[in-house]
Amino acid sequence: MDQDLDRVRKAPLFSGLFPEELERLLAHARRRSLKAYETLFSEGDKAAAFYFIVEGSVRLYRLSPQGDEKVIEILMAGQTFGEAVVFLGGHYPVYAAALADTVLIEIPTNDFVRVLKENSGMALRMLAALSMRLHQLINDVQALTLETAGQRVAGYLLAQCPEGAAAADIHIQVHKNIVASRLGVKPETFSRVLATLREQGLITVAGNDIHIADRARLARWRDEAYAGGRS
Amino acid sequence: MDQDLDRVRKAPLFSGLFPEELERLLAHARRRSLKAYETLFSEGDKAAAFYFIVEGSVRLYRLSPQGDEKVIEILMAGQTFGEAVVFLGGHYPVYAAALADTVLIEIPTNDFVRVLKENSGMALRMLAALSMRLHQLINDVQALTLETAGQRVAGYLLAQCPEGAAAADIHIQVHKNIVASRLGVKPETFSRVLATLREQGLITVAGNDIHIADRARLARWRDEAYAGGRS
DNA sequence: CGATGTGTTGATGTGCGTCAATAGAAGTGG
DNA sequence: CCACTTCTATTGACGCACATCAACACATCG
Repeated sequence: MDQDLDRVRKAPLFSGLFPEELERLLAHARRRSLKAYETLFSEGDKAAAFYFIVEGSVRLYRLSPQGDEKVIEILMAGQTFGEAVVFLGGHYPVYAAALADTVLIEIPTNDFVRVLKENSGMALRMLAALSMRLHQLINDVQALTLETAGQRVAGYLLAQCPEGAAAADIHIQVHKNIVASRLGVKPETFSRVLATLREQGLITVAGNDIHIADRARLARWRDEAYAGGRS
Repeated sequence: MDQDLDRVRKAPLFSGLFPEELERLLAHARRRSLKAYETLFSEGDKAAAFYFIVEGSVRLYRLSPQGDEKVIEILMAGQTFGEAVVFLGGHYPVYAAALADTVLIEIPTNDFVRVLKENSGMALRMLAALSMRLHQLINDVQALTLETAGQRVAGYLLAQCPEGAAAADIHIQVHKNIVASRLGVKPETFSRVLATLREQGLITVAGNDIHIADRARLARWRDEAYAGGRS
């Protein structure tokens, strides 16, 4: 538990807190374990806490009335989620479920708000964090309306590999159908796009390990509004 | 100018500020006028200010490399925009342009941040405002991936009319192609959906004035995942 | 080693975008 | 105030990107 809390302290959102503030923030924090696929909360649930991922991964998603699912975000160890809702009348706007066996730190919103009120630096960092999510969602909206399925998949691959290198190996840490949903594509289409990229020599695929031969070429392919049908 | 500033004071975001804080916030505020279609800022521009709309309306949008446009948000008098960017390294993530002749109050981010640092209530209200935008964007993402064009248009109409009444008259205050882009649909499709709704007796259309006969029936129509092709 | 679930690939369907023609509204200038 | 231009909106014909439906390969696990 103590070493878990140490990880919380290292989260960017909480850096810059005085020790006594951190103390108060984590005073009533609880450690929680989830088995793979276990649901943490549902859309509409009363939100009394937000979460820090110690290990494992979580997906946030929405459901249509027909039961179709859209993954809004995939979160990995070290990230926080649910903070935004603190300020929204206290109801989660999404579902949250573990993608693998997962360990979380659950932090009550009360303590969080109390710290925010007295530490304006923390509030500003929080605003910055929310702004980044906002920006990310704007990117998603643009991608969903202005880009083809192929472009979104290519963009995802490019986003996964580090900036500098010309080539890169990336490893998809969750099931492909989760990634597909995140990108707003059906699993079949996701698979087909990868096949096309493979045929064109842009990537090689071995299970969840994907090797990108040439980032620049892949980026060029994406920018050509190429659809994804082979021919 | 003074009566313009009075309107700023009444914005929900700024209510609850002490007079001297408001004073500081608006110390270097400028009044700006835009002609219809004039661009206020572009994506990537350095952001040194955010805006309050005194009168008129503004659209925030993105452009694809091919020049296709997606309207992210339509803003009317009384609303603010560009606040989020203050915390994002200072570059606007969208374009902003006037939809009609428009009057704005331009508030430097410096003054804003200074007030935020010293008024935690203000910071919390700001967090709440950002959270609402976040929530709205999540709704947009869900709608774009899980709903048909017809459902999005119907949802838009339903969102435009007041809660209580069974019937309602709404007036589209901007060009229909702007609304269409906001909804992630082509103008032709938007027009066709309205035509279908008209044929089914759900609405009557006269230019930009739309009468909704029965909100409940329209909501039912939307929930039936009906596509929009007349059969 | 059968059972269950994920991923791939093929055949087919369709929602909506594209292209095009026309009607109507709005703005411009003499 | 009326011709003329320009732009938005509507409607039709057509095409395509992607979803859907279906069969199969493959991995994981009890």
